[in-house]
Amino acid sequence: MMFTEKDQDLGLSLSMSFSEKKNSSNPSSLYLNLMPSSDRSLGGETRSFLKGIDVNRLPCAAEEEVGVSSPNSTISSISGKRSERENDGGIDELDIERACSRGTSDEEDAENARKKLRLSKDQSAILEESFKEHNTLNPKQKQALAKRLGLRPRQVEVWFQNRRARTKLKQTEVDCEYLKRCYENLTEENRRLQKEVQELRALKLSPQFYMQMTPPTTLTMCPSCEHVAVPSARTTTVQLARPVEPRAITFNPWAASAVPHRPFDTLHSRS
DNA sequence: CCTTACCGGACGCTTACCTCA
DNA sequence: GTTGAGGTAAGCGTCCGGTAA
Repeated sequence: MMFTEKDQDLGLSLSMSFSEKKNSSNPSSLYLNLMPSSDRSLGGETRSFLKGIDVNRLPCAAEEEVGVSSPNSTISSISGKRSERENDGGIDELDIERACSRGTSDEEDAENARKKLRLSKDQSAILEESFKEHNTLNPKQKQALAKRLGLRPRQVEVWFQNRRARTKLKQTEVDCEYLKRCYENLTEENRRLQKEVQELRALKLSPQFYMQMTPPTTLTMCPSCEHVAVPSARTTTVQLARPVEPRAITFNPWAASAVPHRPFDTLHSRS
């Protein structure tokens, strides 16, 4: 949905709801929880003194048209209690005044109402500095910072929100890179081990290998299947409930790591 | 004590604007 | 001068915790 600057100047754009807007509540399946836990225990002593004021418009104008905010604006659900709170919180008239006359004339502001604000280097530096100290702001800090920077508290708030998002994005990228390296290392390790297994298997098949081994003196070959029989007491796998005759097993020193143990019964049942 | 409604803050997603190559 | 990509301020919807009735 597009609006011309004229439409926006008339204050129409922000009272429209975008029905085609996707539901953004779907949590990311790859959420890594990389951000410090947000401080939700902040007190509400100076709760949103600009509540209901459309920050994309001049605060002065917003004061005048306090009932015509966007559907999402909480001013639409204002209650008596709420009004009290706003009074208690004390809307800083001076701040609003400052915001109204910040650097430009009213006419210029009206023209640039929808122009995108570009923060100055100094402002950015101060915000960065502040972000390093706390990546979230309580209302008092927000207020103070806004005052210091000559911005509206909402702008400070938005900057912090976007800054947190950037941090998270960056951190996610770093973590992705790390996981990628881990994956590559593990793949390489796996390749190496597979190769080693192959070499050991090849070695096992060579006659010299058996020459070096002590002969299994207690083993007997099963005549039917050519498997080597061992006394049941010497094996770990023959823990059957009923006593069994010595059965034939495949004597494979590597079998333990290559294939799971099977009861002798199953081994012999194929004959 | 429990429930409910309301509010504010935070976040994710998105848009719109600006800058620069 | 035009254009596309990237950066970023800001809007909107939603969730969640705190609080008062």
